[in-house]
Amino acid sequence: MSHTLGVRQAQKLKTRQALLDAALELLEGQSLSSLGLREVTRAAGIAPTAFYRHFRSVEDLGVALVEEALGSLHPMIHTTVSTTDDGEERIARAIGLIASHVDAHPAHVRFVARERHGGVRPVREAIQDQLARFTAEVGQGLAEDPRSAGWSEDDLLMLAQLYVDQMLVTASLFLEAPATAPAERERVSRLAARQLRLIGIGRRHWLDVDGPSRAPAGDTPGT
Amino acid sequence: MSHTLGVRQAQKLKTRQALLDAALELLEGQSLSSLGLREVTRAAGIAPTAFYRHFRSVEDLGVALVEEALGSLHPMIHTTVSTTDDGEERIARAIGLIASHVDAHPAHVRFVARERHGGVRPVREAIQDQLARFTAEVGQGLAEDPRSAGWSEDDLLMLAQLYVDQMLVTASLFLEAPATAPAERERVSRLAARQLRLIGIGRRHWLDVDGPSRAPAGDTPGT
DNA sequence: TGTACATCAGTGAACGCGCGTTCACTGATGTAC
DNA sequence: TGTACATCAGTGAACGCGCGTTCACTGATGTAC
Repeated sequence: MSHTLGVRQAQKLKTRQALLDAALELLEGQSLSSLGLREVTRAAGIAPTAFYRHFRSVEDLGVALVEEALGSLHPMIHTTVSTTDDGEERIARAIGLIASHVDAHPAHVRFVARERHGGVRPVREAIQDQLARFTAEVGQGLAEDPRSAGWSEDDLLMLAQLYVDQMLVTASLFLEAPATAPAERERVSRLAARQLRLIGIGRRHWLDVDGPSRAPAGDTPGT
Repeated sequence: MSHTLGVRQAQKLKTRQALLDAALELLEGQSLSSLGLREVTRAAGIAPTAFYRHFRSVEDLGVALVEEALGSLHPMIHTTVSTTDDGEERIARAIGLIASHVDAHPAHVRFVARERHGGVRPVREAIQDQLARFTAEVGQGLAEDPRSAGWSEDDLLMLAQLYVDQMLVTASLFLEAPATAPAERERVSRLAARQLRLIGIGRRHWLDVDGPSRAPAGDTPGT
């Protein structure tokens, strides 16, 4: 009566996780569309047929991996965007967060980068969905920033998308700079910082020049 | 004596091109690592074994595709960057060029986007090589621009990389907006234009704030 | 608490299939004289 | 120009192999009484 999960169900979850972990590790060196079902079960230490107790196909497992890789990132996004730091501090913090996330979950990051434009449609779409959510969340965070006064919603989303894409580019660069090469890491950090700085400058002066010709926010009834 | 290519060699090139074309078409819906040799030869209308007369492996064919997709783009890069247009005109022209390139060679663009982080190391590296060359070329173009006076070489390359990444993001967006959806295309164009505009503003004001704290260009002996 | 039955995660044999690669070959193209 | 030989792009049979999927099964866990 004190347990929340039966032994059987707990074991099933454990096996499922073993499949996800095995797949993720195999995916460091190949893409999902060439990953075999037997390959995964072999690495997970179970019989090929048991795979079907957990996923309908490798594609299906891939979609689950997307959730695992990106689902837990939403809180982090909001915290980072809505921090009250000044520009330079915020930049340093954001880049530090990206670097430590890549260090903590390199395989997940690589998986997302690889499958974002990969050959498996449902997985690609699951990633695009998550990234669109990120963009919306960053846009919302930007909207709460007093520096965004006078910005149209469209322009905020434009900037949000720039930030999200920039985040992915930076994560990819960290991925290619192994933890064994701190000098290279530092180079990537400084590059990313300057890019964020330049975008930030563009942001600060956006209304200076663009004021009169901006698209009207218009009427957006209902939220 | 008036021919430049023997009949035999011409036919061989034709077959090779048929293999490249067939592969590229098959790659619209899958990634290179899951593309089979027999699949390609079947689509090209030749016997599987003839494949080896042209490529050592599908990987090898992939590397050839990278050259085909990106090799011819270098002249276009230089022309675009070194145009003497004013800011808005230059932005419109660049976006128009990207859009029409995506329209003219959608499969090539998709291939590059997909394999840039894909599961086939040699292909990935060939793409990174070409992109690094693009970045260097854009950087060189920027250096020739009078507006770059006072910029360190490092900062120019930082900006160049921002532009190259932005170009790829925009190309990807056009790829997802089919030619049958002109409204969506227009949305992408306007989004990309505003992002380039914001980067351009950041560029114009870069030295305003960053002047005193820039990294010294230092001594770069040789070249 | 004990017993009898139901559930179901994981097994292992078996299947048909398409794969990459080898090999000896064919016959048109190229070359030497 | 004609002939004899060399080259080599493309063929087709054959191979061993690992794949995804099916099926009837086992035995531990869960449930009803």
